[in-house]
Amino acid sequence: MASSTLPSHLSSPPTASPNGPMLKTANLQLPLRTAKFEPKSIKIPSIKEICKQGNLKEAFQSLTNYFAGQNAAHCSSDEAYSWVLELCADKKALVEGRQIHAHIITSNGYLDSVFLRTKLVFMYGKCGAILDAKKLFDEMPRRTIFSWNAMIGAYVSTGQPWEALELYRDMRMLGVDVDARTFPCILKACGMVGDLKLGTEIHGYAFKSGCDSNGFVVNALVSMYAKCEDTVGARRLFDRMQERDDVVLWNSIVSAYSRDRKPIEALTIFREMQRSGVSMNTYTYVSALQACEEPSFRNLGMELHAAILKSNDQLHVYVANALLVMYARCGRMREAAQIYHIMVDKDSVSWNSMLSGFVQNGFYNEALQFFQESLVSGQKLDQASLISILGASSKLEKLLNGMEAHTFAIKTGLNADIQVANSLIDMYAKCGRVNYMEHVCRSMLDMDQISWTTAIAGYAQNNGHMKALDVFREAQAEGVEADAMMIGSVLLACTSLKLINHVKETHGYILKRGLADLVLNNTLVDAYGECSNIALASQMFEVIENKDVVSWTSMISAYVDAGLGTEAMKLFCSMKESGVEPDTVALISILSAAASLSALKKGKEVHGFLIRQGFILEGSLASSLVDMYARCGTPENSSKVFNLVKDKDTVLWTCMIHASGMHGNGKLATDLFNRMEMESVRPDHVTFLALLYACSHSGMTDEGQKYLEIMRCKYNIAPWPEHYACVVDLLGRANRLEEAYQFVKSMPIEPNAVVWSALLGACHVHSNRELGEIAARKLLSLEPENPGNYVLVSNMFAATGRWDAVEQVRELMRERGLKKSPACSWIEIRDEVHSFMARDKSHPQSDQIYEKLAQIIEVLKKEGGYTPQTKYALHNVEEEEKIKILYSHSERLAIAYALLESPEGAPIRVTKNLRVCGDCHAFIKLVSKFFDREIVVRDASRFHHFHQGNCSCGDFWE
DNA sequence: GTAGGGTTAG
Repeated sequence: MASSTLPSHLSSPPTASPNGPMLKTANLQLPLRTAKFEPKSIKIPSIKEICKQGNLKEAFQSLTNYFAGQNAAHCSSDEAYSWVLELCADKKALVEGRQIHAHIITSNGYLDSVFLRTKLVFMYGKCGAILDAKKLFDEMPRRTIFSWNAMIGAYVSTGQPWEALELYRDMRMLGVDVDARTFPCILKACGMVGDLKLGTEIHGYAFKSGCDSNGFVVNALVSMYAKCEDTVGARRLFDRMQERDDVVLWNSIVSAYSRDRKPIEALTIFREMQRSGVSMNTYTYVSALQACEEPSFRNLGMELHAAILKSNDQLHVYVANALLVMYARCGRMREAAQIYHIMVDKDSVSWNSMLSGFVQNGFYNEALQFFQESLVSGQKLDQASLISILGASSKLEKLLNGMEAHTFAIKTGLNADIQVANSLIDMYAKCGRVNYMEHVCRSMLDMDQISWTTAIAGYAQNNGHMKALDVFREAQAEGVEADAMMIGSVLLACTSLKLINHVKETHGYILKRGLADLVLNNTLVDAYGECSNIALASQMFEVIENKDVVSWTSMISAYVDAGLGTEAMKLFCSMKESGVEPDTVALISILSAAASLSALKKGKEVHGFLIRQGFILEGSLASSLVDMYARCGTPENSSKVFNLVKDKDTVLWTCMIHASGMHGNGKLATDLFNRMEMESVRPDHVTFLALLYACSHSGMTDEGQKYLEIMRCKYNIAPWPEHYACVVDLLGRANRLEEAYQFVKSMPIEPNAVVWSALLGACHVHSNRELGEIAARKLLSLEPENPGNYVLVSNMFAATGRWDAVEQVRELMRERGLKKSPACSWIEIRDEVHSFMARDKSHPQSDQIYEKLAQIIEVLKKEGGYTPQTKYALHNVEEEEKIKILYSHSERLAIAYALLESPEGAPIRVTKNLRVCGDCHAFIKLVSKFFDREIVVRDASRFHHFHQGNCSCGDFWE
C-alpha cells in the first residue's frame, strides 16, 4: 500500500541501483543484493540512526524500504515518519516535508494521530510555511501541550510575535497547562514586541508554576527584560543565579548591556565570564563586539579580534559580520573592508553592513560605487540595502541614483516595505522633488508615524511650509500620534512662515503632551527668535535646564537677528563662562553679531579663538569671516581669509564679490567673478545679486546689464525681483530714469516693492517728481506696513520741495500707527560700543563732544570752505534750524567722539543704520583731509572709505 | 515517544 506513493525521484528505481542503505561495512562495495540475501549477517541501521546522520536522500530511501517491509528496524510507522519529518524540519526541506505529509494522508489511517499532526505542525513551522502549520493546527481534533508549543514556536520563529501572544492567550483561556517549554517561546515573543508588562506578568506565572528555576526559562527571562529595555531587571535575574556555568546565560547578560549601550558594563561582565572559565562561543563574541561600537572602545574590539583569530576556529559568518560592524562603527572602514574581503561565507548582512558602514562614515560616493560593483557581481538586494543606498543618494542629492534604487524597489516589490518607502520619501525630499515625494506617499497603503514625519519635514525643507502644516493636520485627523520629531518639523514650518500664533499653539501642544526635550526647547527658542519675539525667546531660553551649545546659539542668533548685537556678544561670553564650548554654528552666529555691530575687535577676537581651537577654515565659517571683515570695514582682511581657503565654494566666492561691491570696488568684483568662472565654480542667484550690486555701486552701468544677460542666457538662472531692482538702481544712478522706468515695465515678472523703491531712490537723487510719484504710489500700495517706505517717499518729496506732500505722508504714517526707526550711529572705542542718536545728549561726555564738533566745523569752514547744504535737512523749518539739525546728525557726533578718544592717526570706523546724507558725506570728506584720518563709514547701503578728502564711493553715495 | 533559550545590517 504505502511504498508506491512515495515520489519516484526519491524512491529508487529497482533496476538502476537497488541500493538499500549504504552499508557501514561497505568499503568493499558489496552488491546491495547481499543485504537481501543475508539479512541477518549485517546490522542494518534503523531509520532513527539514518536520520541522525542527516542525509535526506538516505532517510527517504530508508523510509521506502521500511514500507516495502525491507527494513529490519523495529519501530512503528508513526515513529518512522516522525524521524524523517524531524530531519526535514532541521534541513528546512519543505518540499520533502510536504511529500511525507502527502504520503501520510494517502496511506490512510494516520490522520488522527495527534502525535504526527504535531510533528507536521512543527515541520511546517520550521520550514516557514506558517499557513500550512496553522491549517493543520486548526483542524486538530485534539491538541496536546506539544501541539500548542509547536504552533507558538512557529509564529515566533517566523517573526509573528503578536500571533504567538494571541495563541498563548487562547491557550490560557482554554485552561491548557503551560509547561517549561512554553515559557521561553512566549517570553521571546514578549521581547520581540517589547511588552514589559506582559513579560513581567508571564514571569510571575512562571514563578507560580515553578518553572522559573529552569535554566532555559531564566535565560529567556533575562533576554526578555533586556529587549524590553529593562537592563536592571535582566541583571537582577542574572545575579540571582547561583550556577553560572551556562554560556547562554552569560551571553544574554552581555548582550543586554550591549543593547542598552552600556559598553563598560558589557565588557566588565565579559571579563568576569572569561575569568569564571566558561568557554565562549560565537554568540559571546558577537555580543561583546557589539559593545565596542564607539571609537574609544576600538582597542578592546581589536583585542577581541585577536582573541578570535587565536581561537583558531574558522571565522563564523556572524562573528565576521560583528567584527565588520565593530570596525565600521569605530570609523575604520579600511579594517572593515579587510574583513569583508577575507570572508569566505558572506551573507547579505555582511554586504549590507559594508554598505551602511560607508554611509554612516560619510563615504557616500564609496557607498554608491560599492553598490554598483556588487550589482554587477549579482549581489541580491533587500530592504536594508535599499535603505542604505537611498540614504547615500539623498545625502549626495543624487536624484538619478535614488531613482535607480526606486525602480529596483518597484521591480522587486520591496517598495511595499514601509521603511523602504519612508527612505524614498526622504530621498525625494532631500533631492528637492516634492512631486515625486507625493507620488510615493500616495502609493503607500499605510503610512506610519515616520512616513508622516518625513513628509512633513520634506515639505518644510522645500519651502512648502503651508503644505507641511496641512499635512500635519491631516496626520492628526488620521489619528497619528505626534512625537517630538514630528513637532520639530511642524515648528520649522511655523518658523519659516513667521506664524507666531502657530508657534505658541505648538508650544502649548508640546507642554500638554509632555513632549518637551532639549531639542524641541532649542527649536522653540529659535522659533520665537525667528518670529521676532525676543521676549518669548529669552523666556524659553531661561527655562532650559541643561543648556547645550545649540540652546546658546539659538538665543545668540535671536539677538543677532533682532539687531541686538551687544546682547548677542554678552551671551557669547556667558556661554564660554558656563563651560560650553562654541562649535562652528555658534562661531558663525557670533561673527554675524560682530559684523552687524561693525565690532572689528570682537570679530578679530573670534577669529583668533577659532584659529587657536583648531577650526579649519572652510565652508560657512570661512564665508562668515570674509563677510565679517568686509562689514567691519576691512575688505583687505576679507581678501586675506579668502586666499587662505583651499576649497572655495560658491558661497565663499559670493561673499568675496559682495565684500568688494560693498566697498565700491566693482572692478575687483568682476575680476573675482571671472576667476570663479575659470575655476568652474557655478554661480547662483546670490552670486549675481552681489555682482549686480557691485556694478551699481561702482557706476558700472553697462557691465551690470551685461551680467544680467549672462545670468539669464549662459546660466539659465531666472532673475529674482532683487536682480531687476539692482538694474533699476544701476540705470537710476546714471540718471537714465526713463530707461529705468521702461525696464520696470518690461520685466517678465510683477515688480515688487524692492523694484519700486529702487526707482523711487533714483527719483529722489535726481529730483524727478513725476516718476517719483508713480513709484511712491506703487510702493505704498504694495507694502503699506513698512515704515521705511514712508520715509523714502517723504524724503523724495522733501528733496523736490513739496512740503505739503511730506506732511501728507507723515499724516498717513500717524494714521496707520507706524513709526520710522530713528537714525543711529555707533562706534567701537577700546572694548566698548558707543551709540549716538541725532541730537543725542545722553552720552556721559556729551558736553565735550559738542564742543569738539564746534571746533571741527570752525576748522572746516576756515580751511576747507565748508558750507552746510540745507537741502539735505529734510524738515520744513527755518534755515538756521536746518543747519542745527545737520550739525547734530548722529554720524558727526560719533566722529567727534572718535577724534576726542582714539589715538592720533588711528582709522575711525562708524556704522549707521540709515543712509549717510549728502551734507554729512561732504563734511566727512573734509574731516578726513584736515584731521588726517582714514574714516570708514558703513551706512544702510554700503561702505564709504574717506581718505585725504576723497571717498571710495566716487560720490555714488546715495 | 516529539520540542525550547542567546547573535547581525536601517
